[in-house]
Amino acid sequence: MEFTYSAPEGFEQTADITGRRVLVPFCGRAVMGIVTSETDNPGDIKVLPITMIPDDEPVVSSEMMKFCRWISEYYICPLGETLKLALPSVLLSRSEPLIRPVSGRPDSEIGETELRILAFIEEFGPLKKKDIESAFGATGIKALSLLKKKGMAEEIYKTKAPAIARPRKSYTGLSEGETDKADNDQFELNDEQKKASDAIVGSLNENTHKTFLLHGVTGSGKTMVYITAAAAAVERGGSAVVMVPEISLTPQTLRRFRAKFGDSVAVLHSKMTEAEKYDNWKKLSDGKYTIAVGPRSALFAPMKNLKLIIVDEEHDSSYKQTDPAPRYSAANSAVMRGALCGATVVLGSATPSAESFYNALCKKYELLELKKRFSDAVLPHVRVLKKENFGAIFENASLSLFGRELAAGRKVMVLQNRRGYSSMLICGSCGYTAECPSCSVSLTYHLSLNQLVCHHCGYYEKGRDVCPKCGEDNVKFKGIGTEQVEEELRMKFPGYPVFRMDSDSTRAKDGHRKILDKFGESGPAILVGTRMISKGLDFSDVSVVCIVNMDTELSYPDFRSDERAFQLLVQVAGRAGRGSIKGNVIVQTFNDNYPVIKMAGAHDYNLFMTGELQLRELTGYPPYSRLARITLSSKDQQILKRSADELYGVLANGNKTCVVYKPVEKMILKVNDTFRLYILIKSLIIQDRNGKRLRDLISKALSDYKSSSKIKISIDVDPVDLM
DNA sequence: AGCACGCCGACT
DNA sequence: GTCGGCGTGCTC
Repeated sequence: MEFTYSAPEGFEQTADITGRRVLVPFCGRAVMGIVTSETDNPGDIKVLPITMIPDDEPVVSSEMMKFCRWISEYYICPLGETLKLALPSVLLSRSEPLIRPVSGRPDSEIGETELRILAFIEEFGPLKKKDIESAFGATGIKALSLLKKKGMAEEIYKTKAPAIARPRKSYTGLSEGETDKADNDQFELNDEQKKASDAIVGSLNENTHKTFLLHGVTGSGKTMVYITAAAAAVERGGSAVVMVPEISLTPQTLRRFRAKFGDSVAVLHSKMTEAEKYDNWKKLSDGKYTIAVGPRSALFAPMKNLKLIIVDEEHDSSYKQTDPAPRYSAANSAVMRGALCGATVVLGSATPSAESFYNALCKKYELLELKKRFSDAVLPHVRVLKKENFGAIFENASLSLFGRELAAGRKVMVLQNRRGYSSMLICGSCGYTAECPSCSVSLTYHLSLNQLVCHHCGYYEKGRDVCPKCGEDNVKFKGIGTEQVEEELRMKFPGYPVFRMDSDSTRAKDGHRKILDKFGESGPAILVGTRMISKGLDFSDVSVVCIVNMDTELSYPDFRSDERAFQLLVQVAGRAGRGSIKGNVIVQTFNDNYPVIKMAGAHDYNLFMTGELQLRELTGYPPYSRLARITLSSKDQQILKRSADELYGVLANGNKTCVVYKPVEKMILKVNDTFRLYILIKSLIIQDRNGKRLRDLISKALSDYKSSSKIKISIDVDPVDLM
């Protein structure tokens, strides 16, 4: 929220008060805020003066402020929530206030306890509140607030001195400055790569904003183009932001940036401590780092003279923040940050999103293509296997291929996009299945824990051998998870190490790195995992990739389901045959005629996406329309339904351009004892090019409509799924 | 952080 | 029907 305060006494107006930190009185306490704008006309409100301005310069540059404002307006969220992304949290906290007696205080009538407290802080002060509490207990606190009310004691504030981070071995397995010698031998770009990087460098020379879509098949060497472009930006006195979907899954990419740029690379990731975050922020602000590599939050890195933003794997849905607000897409927003500071933006992917491909067709982005794999590697051969052996996890043809390749000293990767052992336990006698008491989902059985676990709220109970309803000893497993695939592979291939990578096995510190290092060092081995194994991994001796069940990827009730399935198949297939050996991909499915599988198997992105866009145009889905979703949630299902209907009425009456859909239940209606409904709003791109009508409708409806306090409302502009 | 407000359960 | 606890919203 934005509130208005007056300048502190004796403050001399300078040009750069906007973006500076200020300590202000707020509801009887001191709160740290950021100046968002200046005004001569505060309106009809009581304006208090700012208590203190701790710094000499802004912590948010005017460029960053503009960018944050854009995010807040576009994604309909308070500016403060967005500014939090741009600053390390220590800058928004203040140290605990110290209490001291007011000099020249009025001589009011006070009780005995108050007198004793006053004498205590006179002698030992200034003191923290908890010092008084430990000496006098709760009565001391009561007496203290009376003293404050009477103007006899006051609080003084100092800003928190941010801790300086100690250097430590980093999460990504590289210490500060450590580089990978093997990647340090200077690569040479092939013709396609050279053409692409020349175009990007050309734009850097122009010094104006431009966006490129770098469409390069898996293993085509996009990272080399990124590095060449980043080097050019740095040579021209600028800096670069390199965004990756998930830092722990791109150790190889990171190593290559470190090899090239050494100590000038700041690596940002979510497991950093607050002190490390501050350290990075400070060094970036001071221009001590010229390259920032990180996930979506890296988009808010306070770069000096930002010239280049790279978004690797731009199609990846983890660029979209789903909770909390702002529910922004870092990939789309990167283009806006680039536009606001005149930087070149490169969106790279083997499987660009429909939106980006459309923007390239419309010439909003310039398309650059890498059609060949680097150093003559060929794209893997994809074989679609119709499932015939219903009782088994793997078809015989899959198993014999694994066996052959392992014997030849190669590695195998197996994708099963569900964790746990079995997604459901069913009693074979009475049909009972265990459901989560707080969510409308069945519990997943985890063998390693012998627990039934809810993947939505974290509820768990002990696994049972007998049915709790009928008492029969006849429990059946339905739905295969990674643990079961792991067990099956251990049984079928004794003597070869089998590793499992999913959010359970990687939860421990450095979990990803440990598993990937072991798999990399192991010679012939098998890695089974959820979709996290499809991202970025680069092992030259993986010759087989197998998707256990492609049908689960195609069954989502969402307009992007085919796009997602295509991306997943191509990305995971891309892990095979990256070196000198030929890669093989096996896709197990019940429906081997499904067009998406065929097109992905043929590596024919253009054919798939051209058809997909025609379908989207016909059905009026993005990129031919804009979508926003308003989600209402409540523990009270009746009030929820009523509120959603009322809000629907306000939205439907308030407009002519947009299509407002009636409230529907989320696919999982109840999570954590909270029911969820959503209202989808759509406007066609030809009527609402920049989405302003859509956002205006929502903003107006939400300010007109006052919901019950039992209802939570959240807004998602450009939602990634409709489930 | 601390107070106002409204909803819901308990009790006369 | 009224009292009061508690959860939630609001504060410049």
